[in-house]
Amino acid sequence: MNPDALRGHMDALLLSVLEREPLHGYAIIEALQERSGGALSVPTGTVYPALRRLERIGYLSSEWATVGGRKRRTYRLTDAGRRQLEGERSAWREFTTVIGSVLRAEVRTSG
Amino acid sequence: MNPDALRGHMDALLLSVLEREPLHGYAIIEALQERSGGALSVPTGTVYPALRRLERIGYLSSEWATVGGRKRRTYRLTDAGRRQLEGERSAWREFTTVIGSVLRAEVRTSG
DNA sequence: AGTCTACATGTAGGCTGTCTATACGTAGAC
DNA sequence: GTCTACGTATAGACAGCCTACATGTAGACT
Repeated sequence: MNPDALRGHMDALLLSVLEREPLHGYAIIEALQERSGGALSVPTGTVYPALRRLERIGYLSSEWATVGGRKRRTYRLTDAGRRQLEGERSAWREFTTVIGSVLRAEVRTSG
Repeated sequence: MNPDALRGHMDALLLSVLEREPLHGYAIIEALQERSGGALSVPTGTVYPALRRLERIGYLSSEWATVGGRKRRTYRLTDAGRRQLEGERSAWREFTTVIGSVLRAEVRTSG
């Protein structure tokens, strides 16, 4: 998967995996991999800064926890984040429709 | 439409509108707008550099023409470009499948 | 004791492609 | 003489995803 293709869709992915339950960064990466059938291997250098950005914007909130001697920062959707996810979903639908309409260059038979 | 979302898909769009017939930059912009139902307004500062890049790579070739006193640089798909377009199309299908599978967070009812 | 893997978070800096803004020029309408 | 459509092009800003690296715990295995 071309990394550049993810541009502008990362937020939707992150918000989406956090929709059902709060998760920490590492678990988010695993969830993305699992949900995508192994196709998405998002590096930590992408995920952690993105999560911080989303928290700064106000779509996520986080808190530290210690589980099995390891520290986790667990992120959860805020109300604003939940609304944003809805926006991301409709933006995604529009996006695929628009690009698809250009790419589906049906060969019109003249006549 | 969020500009960042186009990242990594511009090539597919450009190659696609050139599939049926050679076009010059200005006409390409119009074709994108038309095919997308008005949703795509790609600025010249995006299209012209992208076309040059695609020519440099070898997916397009170009030649100058003068029509009605105005100079046009007309681009056409090379054989490599045509093959690349096929690749872009299947990449697009995979992309939408993968992202879609993550975004379609079906709410599984327990049981 | 030492090594390895899985778990877990984080930053610095690079890369690159899209965008904004600007420049230049022709043709035709008004 | 001004405006709009047509037509190409570049410089520099911007932003986000990536690579590479740093740091640390826990548990298994040798």
